[in-house]
Amino acid sequence: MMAAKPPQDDFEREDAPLTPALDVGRLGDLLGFHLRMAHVAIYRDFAETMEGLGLTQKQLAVMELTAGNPGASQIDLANTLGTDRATMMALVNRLAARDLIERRPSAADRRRQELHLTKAGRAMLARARDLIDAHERRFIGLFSPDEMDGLLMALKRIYKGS
Amino acid sequence: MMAAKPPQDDFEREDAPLTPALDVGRLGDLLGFHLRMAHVAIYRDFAETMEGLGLTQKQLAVMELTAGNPGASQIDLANTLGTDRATMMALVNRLAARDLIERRPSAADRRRQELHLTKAGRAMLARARDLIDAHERRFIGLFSPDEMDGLLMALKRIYKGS
DNA sequence: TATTGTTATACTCTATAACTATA
DNA sequence: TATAGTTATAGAGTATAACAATA
Repeated sequence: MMAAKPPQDDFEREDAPLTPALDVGRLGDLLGFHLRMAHVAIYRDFAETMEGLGLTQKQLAVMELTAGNPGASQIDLANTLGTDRATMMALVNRLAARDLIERRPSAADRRRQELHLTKAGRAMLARARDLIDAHERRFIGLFSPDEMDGLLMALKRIYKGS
Repeated sequence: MMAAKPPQDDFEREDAPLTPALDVGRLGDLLGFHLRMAHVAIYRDFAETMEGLGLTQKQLAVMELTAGNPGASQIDLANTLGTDRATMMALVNRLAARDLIERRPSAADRRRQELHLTKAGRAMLARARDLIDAHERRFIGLFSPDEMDGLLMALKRIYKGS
């Protein structure tokens, strides 16, 4: 899917960047800059981890939420993940086209489509969870339990508002 | 440009979500999930803050790096921001089309194009910095100085690797 | 041979607007 | 009138592949 990884038979020189990093100047003072860089680092590792399955962070989030809340609507998912209807529509379309998720018309409210994982979706999720465990450990291992608690608390405060 | 903000003359009901948030289940255990949610929250606020100027986080980062490292090449910027040549090319093209940045052929190495802010670019950056100060304070205000130090340290550790 | 810039291509994500059908 | 889903559209970002000019 993406993979910034070099060919395995090529020379590795991760420790010898050809071009020195520039002075980040004022960027270094911005919380948003460091948050973005950290997010990109984890996003990349996630993408490499999921290369074989072809799942993005957001697609996995949709699958986990559907697994944990069967029958939820697209709007429920959109609200929980902080996106909008149209974006969620596109996301669900891609997963549905791969037969990982399915829409079932609601009997109670015929405007709604209830979302459920397919059998293939549940199998995919199980495989993804195994890969994610290793991915998470690569980052969790950087911190002590107390540091990790503090980090998670801080991140939640940022997106929950206080 | 995007603006999740409702019309100002409309009723506000931020405190009354129509649809309750779903159970995030296993997602709640993932560092990457909370990092993504926090990043999206700040990204949104940044986008609203910059609505008048029409600058994204990444575009601002390119402008700040160019301001602090005049004559840097596109590859220098790409390496520093963790992206690739083609992506940076597209980014610089957009800024150049708006006359905020300009390419000047290098005398020493004629393959290179040195990047410089234009006069309009420097003026834009000055305006952006003022807006960003207020944006940053909205989030910095959520933390004590010690908490903020810990958060920044943790984020750097994630993307610098150790 | 390797690097820089470049173009072409394609997919994901994000967001707005407008439409349909339901409530 | 409001909501859920949908479609169309558009721009930004991301990544790969290939090419020309230059080192």
